[in-house]
Amino acid sequence: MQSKSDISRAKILDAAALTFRQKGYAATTLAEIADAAQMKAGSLYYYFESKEQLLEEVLDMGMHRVHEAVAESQNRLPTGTSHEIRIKAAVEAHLTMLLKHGDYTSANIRIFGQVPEDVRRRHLRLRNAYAALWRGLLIRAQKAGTLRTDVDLALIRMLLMGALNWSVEWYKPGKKSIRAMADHICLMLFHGIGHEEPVQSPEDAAVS
Amino acid sequence: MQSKSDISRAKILDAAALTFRQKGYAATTLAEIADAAQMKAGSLYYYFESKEQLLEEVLDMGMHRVHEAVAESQNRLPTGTSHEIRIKAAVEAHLTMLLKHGDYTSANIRIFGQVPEDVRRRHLRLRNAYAALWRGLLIRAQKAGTLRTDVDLALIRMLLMGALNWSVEWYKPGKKSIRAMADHICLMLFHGIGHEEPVQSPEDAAVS
DNA sequence: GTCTATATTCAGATAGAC
DNA sequence: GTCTATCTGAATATAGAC
Repeated sequence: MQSKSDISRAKILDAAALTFRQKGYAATTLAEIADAAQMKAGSLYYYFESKEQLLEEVLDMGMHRVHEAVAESQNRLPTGTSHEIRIKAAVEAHLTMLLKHGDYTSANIRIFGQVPEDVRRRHLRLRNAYAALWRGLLIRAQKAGTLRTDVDLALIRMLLMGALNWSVEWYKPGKKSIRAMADHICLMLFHGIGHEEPVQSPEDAAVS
Repeated sequence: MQSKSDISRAKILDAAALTFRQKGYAATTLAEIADAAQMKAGSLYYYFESKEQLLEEVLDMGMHRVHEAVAESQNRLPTGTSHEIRIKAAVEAHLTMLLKHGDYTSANIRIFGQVPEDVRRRHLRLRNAYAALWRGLLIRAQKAGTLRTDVDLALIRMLLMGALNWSVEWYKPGKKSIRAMADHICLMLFHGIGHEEPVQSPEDAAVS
């Protein structure tokens, strides 16, 4: 059961995430956030001590949500699921949070690089935890023989995150489904898009 | 021959690119830019009408430089060079401009998403021209049979740009050479990092 | 050309009415 | 809880000295 207070607080956070994502942190004014939340600027201080605290909460929620979504995508899969399927599920969960449900996550991705130093430092804990989730996913796949042993997994992880995260800069909903994007990314990741060698189909790989 | 005026102007632009890249556009003050250029804030107005005009010039130079570097990387290659080698050269040129010589280009990449609407609109011309360069590169490779015909090249291009551009967020010089990064990216792009099928070595592919 | 000084505008934050 | 009114500091931009 949500009190009026909880509802207003949530509306402010939603408005802040939306506006931060669109205009960046520094360029966003409290009046704009208040506008989007159908309030006046002064009223925000009933809920938040400062603009910076509002920022911190948006950042943390964005990272928390994508972390949870990806973890959940793994827990849904039966034990014994192939690593290729697991990674594809993680990719799809990350993209979905970023592009579909995710003003918080996309705000986090877009503005993190330009946030005050102390805020960034405090937020790193959550970022590192999320990175560890992916690191584990890739290492397990490599150990199981799904991934080549001669690749730098840390680099691959950063490249993959880049390919995914950059989509906030260009993705327009409706043009391409998120599922199709995830498929394409995993095709490239696992098999490459060069056509020299005949490529084993994903189905065959999954049951092998 | 550079007049004193030219030198000061260049110093201001350098300082602006550096500071915009580090802190973002809105969060950067003219006093900080002036500081980095060893001047006082008021003096900037001898050279630039406004902060926004300074921004536009930094953005344009950043895009111009990376465009030129990638075009040049292609012109250096003899006709008949394989498309795999061509694309790798383009990747390396893009990364080099972004990570090594490129406060202007990296500033462009980092802040473009959070720049005032009118500035963004005016800048799109240059962005589109650069995108066309890559589009051509990939389409020619596909037509020549170097790339699979069943992939969405527009999507691949965005994923690739994402993997490259995101490196401004994490790359620390000295840890990994840019050449090695380009190699790894092209390995993933062309052959994938799954290890089901034996992968043809890049050398073989180049002369085939 | 660059400085200092300052006008002006505006955003973050606070106080108190309702 | 939310508003209006206001304080305060800071940042863009200008003016004029040197």
